[in-house]
Amino acid sequence: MVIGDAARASGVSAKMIRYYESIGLVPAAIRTGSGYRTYQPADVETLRFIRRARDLGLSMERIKLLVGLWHNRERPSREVKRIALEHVDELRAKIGELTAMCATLEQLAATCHGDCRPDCPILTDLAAGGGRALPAVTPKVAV
Amino acid sequence: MVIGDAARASGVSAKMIRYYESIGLVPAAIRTGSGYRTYQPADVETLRFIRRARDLGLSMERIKLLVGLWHNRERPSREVKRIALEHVDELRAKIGELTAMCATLEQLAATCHGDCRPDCPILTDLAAGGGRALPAVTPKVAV
DNA sequence: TTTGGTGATTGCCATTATGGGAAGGTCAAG
DNA sequence: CTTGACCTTCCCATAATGGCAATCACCAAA
Repeated sequence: MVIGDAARASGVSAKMIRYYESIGLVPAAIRTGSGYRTYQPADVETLRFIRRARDLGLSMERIKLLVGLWHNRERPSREVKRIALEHVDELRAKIGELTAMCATLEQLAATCHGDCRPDCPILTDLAAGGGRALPAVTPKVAV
Repeated sequence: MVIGDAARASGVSAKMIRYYESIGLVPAAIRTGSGYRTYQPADVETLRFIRRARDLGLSMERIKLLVGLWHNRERPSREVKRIALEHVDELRAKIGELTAMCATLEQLAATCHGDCRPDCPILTDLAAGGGRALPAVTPKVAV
């Protein structure tokens, strides 16, 4: 199989397969005499694994660890579980942040007439700080 | 005020203030003879507005629109509300995605022993596709 | 007045994971 | 042999932010 076949079979784009190779997430594919990458069914399995892990929102770094554990028969499942739960923690934190943002915006929007007049509690809140004083130190929360 | 003062007063880093200027989110600051940017209290107000909007997760693009509406006395509050609700929709969609990921991972992790043995339902699921089959034949139609 | 320290300026690089596109080589079918 | 589909590498772009480096500006103390 060449890269396009592997892409179709795995659900990972050819572009991404090359990228995963470049960052060492998958081993360098064997090349034909003319330089084409070739893939075996086992490689496609790995790519599918990666794709499913991505679908669960795992970072490349964690996926790299998981692929390593997957290929290691001596693995302690403890390690796998730890990685999964770390990710769960991050997901929960993120969900909490987004939920708070959402609640604030919903509340503000609910009190906005939404007509042709300029008065708008949303803008008023953004301009005034909505009661919550500006923290002296900026909380850096990546979204 | 020079940029550092504006940064401290607004909670937006100097770096970001320059960035916002470069993308046209705030007008180019007036410079001193030696090239230092100078800021008035009104500029700091705008920066605070932007920072609060960022805290609510709004994109630069939407913030640009909101700042424009904020400075426009003829604005229809309908526009402001629409922008806010669009963002709410996106937040909800994102929260839904993350929640689904989180639920799946929690469920898998719950059934993993997490000991020194290699058996792990998390890996098994990632390897097998966890019930949800990957479309057997990848549609060649671009999305 | 010279020196030191703090801060401003620009510019480049890195992040995450992914897509787009160009320029050129390969291959199989017609 | 041509054509079209596909592969290769390399560069660029994303969103928003941080970091670093070289250079310059300013203020105050010695």
